[in-house]
Amino acid sequence: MLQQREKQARRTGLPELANAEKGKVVLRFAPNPNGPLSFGHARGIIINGEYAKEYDGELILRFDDTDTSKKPPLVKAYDLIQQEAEWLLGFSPHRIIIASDRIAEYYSHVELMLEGGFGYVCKCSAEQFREYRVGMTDCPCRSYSTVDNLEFWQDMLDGTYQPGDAVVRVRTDMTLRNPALRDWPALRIQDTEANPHPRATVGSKYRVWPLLDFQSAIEDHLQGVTHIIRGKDLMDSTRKQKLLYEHFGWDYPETMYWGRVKVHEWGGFSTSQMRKDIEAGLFEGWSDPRLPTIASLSGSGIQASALRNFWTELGVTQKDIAVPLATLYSHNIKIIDDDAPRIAFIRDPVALTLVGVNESFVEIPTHPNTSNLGTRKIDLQNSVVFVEREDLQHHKLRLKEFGDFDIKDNQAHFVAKERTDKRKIIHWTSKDSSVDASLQRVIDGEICLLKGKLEEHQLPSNTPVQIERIGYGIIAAHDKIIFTHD
RNA sequence: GCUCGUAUAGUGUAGUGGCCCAUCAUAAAGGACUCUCAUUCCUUUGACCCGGGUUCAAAUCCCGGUACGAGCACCA
Repeated sequence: MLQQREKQARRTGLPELANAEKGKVVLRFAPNPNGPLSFGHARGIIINGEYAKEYDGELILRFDDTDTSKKPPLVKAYDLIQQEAEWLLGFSPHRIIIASDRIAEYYSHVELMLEGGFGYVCKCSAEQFREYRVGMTDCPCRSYSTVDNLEFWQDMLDGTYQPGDAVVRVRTDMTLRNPALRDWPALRIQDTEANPHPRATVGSKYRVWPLLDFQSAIEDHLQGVTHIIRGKDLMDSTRKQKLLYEHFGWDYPETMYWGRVKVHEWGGFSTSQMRKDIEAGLFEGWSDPRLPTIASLSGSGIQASALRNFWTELGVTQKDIAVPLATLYSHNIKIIDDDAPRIAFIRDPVALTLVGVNESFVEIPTHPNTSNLGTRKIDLQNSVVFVEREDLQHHKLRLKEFGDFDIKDNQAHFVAKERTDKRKIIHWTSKDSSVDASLQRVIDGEICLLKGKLEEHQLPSNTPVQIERIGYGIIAAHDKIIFTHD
């Protein structure tokens, strides 16, 4: 007992998984493909993915596309989500599951449940059942025989019942303290004639569809999921599913939860709402830079690894949090700055004629801290340079990496190559080495295109750059830069 | 209403009874470096929700408040 404990090092990265054996961990991320991935989804993908990586386990990407009317899937979202998941993770999910391809499996488990007597077909209305639930009294349908239940089940399948007429419930206990757990619904009927499933191979093939708690529970078991990490809004879902697992005699996976996340700058983010707004023409599409989607983030220069660092740093606490985007930006800068070429963009450009300059060009470093990126050559054949109008408040200026100049009547009179005083250092470019270009930036909820002169470059699209004295951005085209952040 | 959960600096986060007058990051302020209002580096400011209890010892355990959030959907 005299031994002194070493000062415990600060834990970094994600906390350990309970009961996890390296190589035998199976995790999953299960979005509804009613739109591409949002910033919030990234947490699910990244946390589960990082654990899969850390434990040499597997990550399943599962499409929970079982609602055809309230949150109908978007056909193109299946592919988009796969691409976005791969981009975020840096690897492809090990398995892809689509719930709507698995209906037969779910049906066979319904039959097991009905035969085992731990499920029943309930023909009460939702309102009626709510009264039973609140009153902690058994619903009359609870006492049907197995034979009856199997017959009613067939009636659900063959169209005898309409949506709302019958559901399959898991028999738990109507006196459970937690009302959410009392004989919870497992499957319901949807009118897939009026609202066919958007996937052509599914369409109107099924009328009876599982609800999340049932579908997810069965699928997790079939896939051998060992750990479920999800939002704490699904805590009661876990409790419901555990009751079902007990009926089947299965072991429930280990679970972890995270709390609600808000971003100061965005507020909440609902895929359904975004979809409405896009369809209403409020936004240009899922990659609109004002939207909190993965498409928007990646399109405006946020790196996947920045998102990974961001979410793993937040970890898996159950606290509801509000985070500023500054934290994400700081991660992004750490990733891109060392390799980001410097480039000049002159807003509100004013042309100045050089006086007293003999050189036909100047060569300046592409990155101030490393020579690996080489130099850029600025042509001066025409002796005309561009500077920002705002900088002309001063009449003694230093053109960065070029020389000191005195400004008079739109002429820049050469003073010296070396610094002669403390005059302001500004970025600039030349007429010969620049093009008319624009800088796309979101300002007060508007997408703005700032016109200006962009230094000539041969950088491919999507290259992260540092726009001198302005901030960071990515190359969108030869004559366009998309602003990322300060 | 019933049920469940969470509460550490401005914002996040570490901490599972003595290493803690509490970690790290970010933000803010100041400074160094720098031919960018960038990067890097240094310094400073700043927190255990409240009240009881257990204990030699509590951010850590217990009880009670309070605040916030979630579930009680034939959504996911």
